[in-house]
Amino acid sequence: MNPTATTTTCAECKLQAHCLPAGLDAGERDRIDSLMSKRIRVHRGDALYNNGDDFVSLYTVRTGFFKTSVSCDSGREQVTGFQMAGEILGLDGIHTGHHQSDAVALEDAEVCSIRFDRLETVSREIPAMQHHLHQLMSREIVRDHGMMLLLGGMRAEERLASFLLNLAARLRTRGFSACEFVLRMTREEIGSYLGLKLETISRAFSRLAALGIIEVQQKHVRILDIHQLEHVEQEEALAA
Amino acid sequence: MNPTATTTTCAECKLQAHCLPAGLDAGERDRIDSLMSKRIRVHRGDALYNNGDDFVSLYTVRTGFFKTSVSCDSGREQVTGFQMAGEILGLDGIHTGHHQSDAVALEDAEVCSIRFDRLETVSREIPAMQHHLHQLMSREIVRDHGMMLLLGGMRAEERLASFLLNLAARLRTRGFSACEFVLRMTREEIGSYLGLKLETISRAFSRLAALGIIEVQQKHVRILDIHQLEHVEQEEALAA
DNA sequence: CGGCAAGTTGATGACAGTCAAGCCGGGTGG
DNA sequence: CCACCCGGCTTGACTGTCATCAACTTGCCG
Repeated sequence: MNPTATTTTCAECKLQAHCLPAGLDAGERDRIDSLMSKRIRVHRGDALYNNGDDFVSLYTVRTGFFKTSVSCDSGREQVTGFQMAGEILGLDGIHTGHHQSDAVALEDAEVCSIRFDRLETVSREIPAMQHHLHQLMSREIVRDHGMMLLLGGMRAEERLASFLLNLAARLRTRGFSACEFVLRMTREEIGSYLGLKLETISRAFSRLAALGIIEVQQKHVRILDIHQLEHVEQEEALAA
Repeated sequence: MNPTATTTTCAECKLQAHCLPAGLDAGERDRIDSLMSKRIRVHRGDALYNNGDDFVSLYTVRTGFFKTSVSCDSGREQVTGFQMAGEILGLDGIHTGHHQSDAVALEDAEVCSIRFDRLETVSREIPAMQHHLHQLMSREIVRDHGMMLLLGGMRAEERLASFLLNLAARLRTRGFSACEFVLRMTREEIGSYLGLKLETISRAFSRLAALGIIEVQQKHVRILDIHQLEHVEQEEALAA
């Protein structure tokens, strides 16, 4: 069905440049291939792993779309990220040897699993691989700090604007249209991610649409004026 | 002045158990000692590094207290963490080779600097060291996800309560009193960290004090009822 | 075609932000 | 040694943004 799903090695995979092997030479890449223990299919709505599961492998998304979330004892759930093709899942499990979050497929998906103990072994042999792994983990930390900035102070429309811009940028690097796309998640999931309620997300969409910055029809979004979207704070002042 | 400031090796350092060498055997620890290029003094209010600086080393706090923060173009600043003895600074620099945040001393401090390229070299030789580094980075990711949960949905008093509990726990593992301590940061810095304004922090302190859960006198805090502090959500319902 | 999940929109209210005034405490200089 | 000053903190009154509750619409899938 999906052609990329039939390739079996990183060397043949179109996602190479955005995935774990990014920046490695051919020989090094072949070593990674040797790590890929297996490919796993996850159906829409199913979990790749859950909080508390033993941590064995990292996963790279091959096709499909995931959300990761943490929850506290009082039942509140916080979506911590959305992952698309080429992105890594499972880094939170390294700390204690148990996953500290849930990873759920938002559409039928396929991931490559990489045993972490073997990845460490290969990292010891290939400095580029080692450094690359460290960069990946550091990137996740930097990304999380950006989310803290967003959650700590931004208003609803700013949050949504930066969410859309982030999504657009990630789609663009994968060769998809950056200004027109289909959301894979519900308003409630976006709200959980951005620290808002679903009604507020809905209203923020409507408002950005009314300002002529985007067009929204349910899950279909088109960015009409990316420059204005990047300056939503000012636009808000302008509208007042 | 400070006795720990005169020791020169990890083996002699009292912080061993809470610092980078935690969990390593004596031989491995000696390898870490070989990494410690130098010790750096940072005066209260001075930066250990700033956003954009070249990333060369990680730092472990020896004495003193730091805050790290990121800021966006519109000038808003978000404190991303407070670091005390034994904790690591600088992980955000690995990704791009440039620090992505500021690290400022909240009181006169001393840190050990560890050249990251050398740490990677040693990691390749000592699997335990390698895994330990990965655990450290993963812990930072897990911590950040916890902050996202806090920033995403908690009310002011819950945020302050979990901040105080976290501080208490970290002080306890270092042998300090967990129920009585002096805050090293201002209300404004706490507010930035917790996504609130300083007035709200002040009110939250007053309210927790009025409920008999804590005692506050400026920067001096005493936890009177740690169990109640852990259940502030319920207490709030109770008070209504 | 029916049923249900997801999304929109409106009315109202709560919580934290803003603005403002005053207090406390520590350090400095007369 | 005291008075002053200034940063940090507290408290009050009012406002604004987002949450909540509720009614209704849309669109999808069996």
